Amino acid sequence: VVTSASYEARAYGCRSAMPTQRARRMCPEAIVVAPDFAAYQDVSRQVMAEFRAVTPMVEPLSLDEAFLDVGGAVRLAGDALGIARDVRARVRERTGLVVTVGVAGNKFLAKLASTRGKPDGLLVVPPSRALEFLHPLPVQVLWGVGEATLAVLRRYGLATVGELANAPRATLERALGRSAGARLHELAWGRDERPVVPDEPPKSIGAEETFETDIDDPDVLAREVRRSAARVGRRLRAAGLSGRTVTLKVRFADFKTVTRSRTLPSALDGDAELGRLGAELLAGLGVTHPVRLVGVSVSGLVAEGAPVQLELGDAPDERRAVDLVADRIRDRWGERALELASLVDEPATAFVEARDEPRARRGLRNRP
DNA sequence: TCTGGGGTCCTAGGACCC
DNA sequence: TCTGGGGTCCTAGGACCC
Repeated sequence: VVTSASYEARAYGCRSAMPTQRARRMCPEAIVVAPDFAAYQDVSRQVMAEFRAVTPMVEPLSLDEAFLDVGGAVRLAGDALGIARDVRARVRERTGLVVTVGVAGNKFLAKLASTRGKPDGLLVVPPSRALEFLHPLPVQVLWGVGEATLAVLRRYGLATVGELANAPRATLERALGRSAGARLHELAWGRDERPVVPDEPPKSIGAEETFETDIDDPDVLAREVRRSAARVGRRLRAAGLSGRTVTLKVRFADFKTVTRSRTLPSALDGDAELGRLGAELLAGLGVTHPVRLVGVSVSGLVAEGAPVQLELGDAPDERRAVDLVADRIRDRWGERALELASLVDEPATAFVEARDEPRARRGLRNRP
């Protein structure tokens, strides 16, 4: 699917999240480029560093967006408008990238201002003019209004933020649920009390994969689950985290998606353990239809150094030592430097290099 | 038209505890 | 034999965001 579309392509109707085939039909001259997330991550780190040079109160929202609370910086750095100009100049100078800044009295309005200021812009929405800015806009601009909520609001005849603001709160809460209804009503009046929180630890880490062709072989599926689990384990250890809840996600050919999870008494981060749990959850599903996607995610995260509940009779963890060595090898030589034979498509070929050392090869059997 | 991969937050029911 | 009111934790699903 399309991850992002240039403004030229958007003129033809191409949008992010759209199937690439469809985008190509809309704009046959489009140049389609495969994404390079590692590169984006590199640049993202540089941009975030420039933000942090302005204020430590930086809350990244995604790879390319962050909230900056400059309330404490104005005395030193001047007013918000000046800081915003400074941020734009800094990022442009250091990375060559153009950023859009929205300046407002809270997160919601600042984000909205930055959206309306794109591309390459700077939009200030002073508190005194917030409602004048906000109320004529369509309800879709509200944070949390997607396809489903939009359909509900349409049934109530609410098309603009102003109309929503003037609807009875009780009606909204009945239509959308207590929490969502109340929140939307607040946002419609430009009210948003959420603080900017820097350094929030992640709440879950997951990896999933959509197959090129659907899979119904249970052994192959189990292998793919273990492969996802190993990716998650690698990222958990890199972040110094482990988690108590393992969730398996399975999407069938008809796009129906189910999840199964298990919470353990103690947190884990080992490839093999995560993989075994994922495979058990998969077995419990008793999959009989072709599967389009599997994924493994770990939540209930705790930082390294947190107390660990040892199980009775726990032996020194050899598996963990193997994971850590594998991590070091991949850190140094790249992610593809080392692969578990049991996760390779054609395990027989994995041992071609080891053929000259039959004894060593025998020693490796059934060991990680 | 045919739907990626990474996440967060919310809801609702049930088990369980005091 | 039928039963309160408060709470936490777990599970599954869904909406939403970039």
